[in-house]
Amino acid sequence: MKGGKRGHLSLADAPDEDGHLTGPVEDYLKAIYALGRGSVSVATNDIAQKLDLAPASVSGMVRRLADQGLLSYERYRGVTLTDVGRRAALRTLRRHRVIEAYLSGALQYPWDRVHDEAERLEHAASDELVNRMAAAIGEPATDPHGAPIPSREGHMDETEYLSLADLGAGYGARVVRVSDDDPEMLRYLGELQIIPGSEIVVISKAPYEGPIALRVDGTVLQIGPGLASQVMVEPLTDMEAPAH
Amino acid sequence: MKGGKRGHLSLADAPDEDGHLTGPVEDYLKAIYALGRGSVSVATNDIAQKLDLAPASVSGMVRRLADQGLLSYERYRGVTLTDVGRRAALRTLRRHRVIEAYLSGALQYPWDRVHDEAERLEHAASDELVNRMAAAIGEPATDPHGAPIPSREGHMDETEYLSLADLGAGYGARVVRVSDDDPEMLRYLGELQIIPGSEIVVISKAPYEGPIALRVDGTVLQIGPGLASQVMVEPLTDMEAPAH
DNA sequence: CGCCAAAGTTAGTTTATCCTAACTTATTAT
DNA sequence: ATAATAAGTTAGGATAAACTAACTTTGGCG
Repeated sequence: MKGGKRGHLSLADAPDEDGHLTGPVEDYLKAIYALGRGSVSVATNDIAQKLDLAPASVSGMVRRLADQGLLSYERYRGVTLTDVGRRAALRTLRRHRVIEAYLSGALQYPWDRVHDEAERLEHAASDELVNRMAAAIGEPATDPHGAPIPSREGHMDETEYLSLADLGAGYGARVVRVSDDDPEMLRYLGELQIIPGSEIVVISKAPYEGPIALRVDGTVLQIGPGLASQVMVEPLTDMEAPAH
Repeated sequence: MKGGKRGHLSLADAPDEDGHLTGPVEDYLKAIYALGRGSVSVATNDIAQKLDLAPASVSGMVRRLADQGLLSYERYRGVTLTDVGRRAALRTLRRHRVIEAYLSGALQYPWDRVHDEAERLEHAASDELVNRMAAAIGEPATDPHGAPIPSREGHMDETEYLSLADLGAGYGARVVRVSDDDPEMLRYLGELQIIPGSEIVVISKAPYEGPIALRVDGTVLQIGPGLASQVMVEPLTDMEAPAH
């Protein structure tokens, strides 16, 4: 009785008859989830861009995914995940992020290399393995880049954060999350100590998309607005703002 | 300059131009290696049986593998791995066995479930991951079933052992290795403490393929010759034979 | 309100892997 | 030595996922 009517289903509930989605299918679902936050309609061209595929390939695949009930699709109108598709996407996302957290926490992988490895392992690891990995590192709530890990039941914190580029001069904030798919950028952010948990104060922002001056860990440094927009932060109340 | 003329090549040297073999190709090479100990010629039907495929599928695949230089093939005459193919097979075997050992040693996987998980992960894990796993559990020489792990450089202990079925009554032996692909059998062997490292004495063997009486861990038990043939042992000299 | 660019789709191929059915080669037993 | 059987192959087809090239919708702008 897989994935019955409604109620308490776990992510392990199989989304197709034989309980297995192919790697490419999981990648499509993940991309669609990421682009549409799980509910908004998503343009096929955006999927193609995200997955680095020709748009025509996406048209073909989304038709098949719709036939399998993983998403709903109207020609020329974009695509929306069904409940089943969303659950499958979240399961893959959980696998991906647990694997990242495990590689980092248990095998000393540097944070700029966990993404690519997880991208392959997420399609091969069983739920049991993923759950054991999560247990072994204390059931973390986020991956090494600060992205929230969906629970076994398929819930995920969807809080939206401000980017560092949107923070006004003079404000303090704690880094919550950075985008995870550019290893070079991650190494650079790591050098600057701009990592989840760090406290940051925006000292000044030059006009016309100019450099942003920050204090991180007592050090003053400057970054461009492009990089700053990749860093999600939670503003600090004055009470807990770091001294300056 | 990948895998040049000869000399010190590591298993990481790519066997095809773009450095990646597909999952099915790795499975064929592993099967051919297992059936031919890496050098003997192997019958296509045996490959088909081992991989649970139709014989015709194997004919098609071995032709392609021969074109890629992974094996040499003469129609109706069976198949032999080339040096490149053997190295690729050993790399997959190393991945498989390191992963098994890691799952067992670091994540408390029961030994009857590591095989299936490793069967999928071996195609997705990078060399770096496999090497980190091996390091994390102290570079073990064997997997949880006692199978030797090829070194990073592609060397593997090929010692042949006696099976428990071939051991004469009255002899003592240490279990070296058991076959790894039947979870139910592994659970049973585990219950009986017939695991690598255990010391065993053959008390008696009933004639006509009858049951074999053993002392394991001070307990006397009987097993059939079919099961006994799946257990590889190293006879003990009398000096170190366990008391009886 | 009709036209054009952008977005999206269909048509037709390609590659990898598998299948079944029918055929060929090799081996073995009389 | 040959005929039956076992082993292995070719032929032809299916499916999944990708591509390029050519076509169709959509939606915004003058």
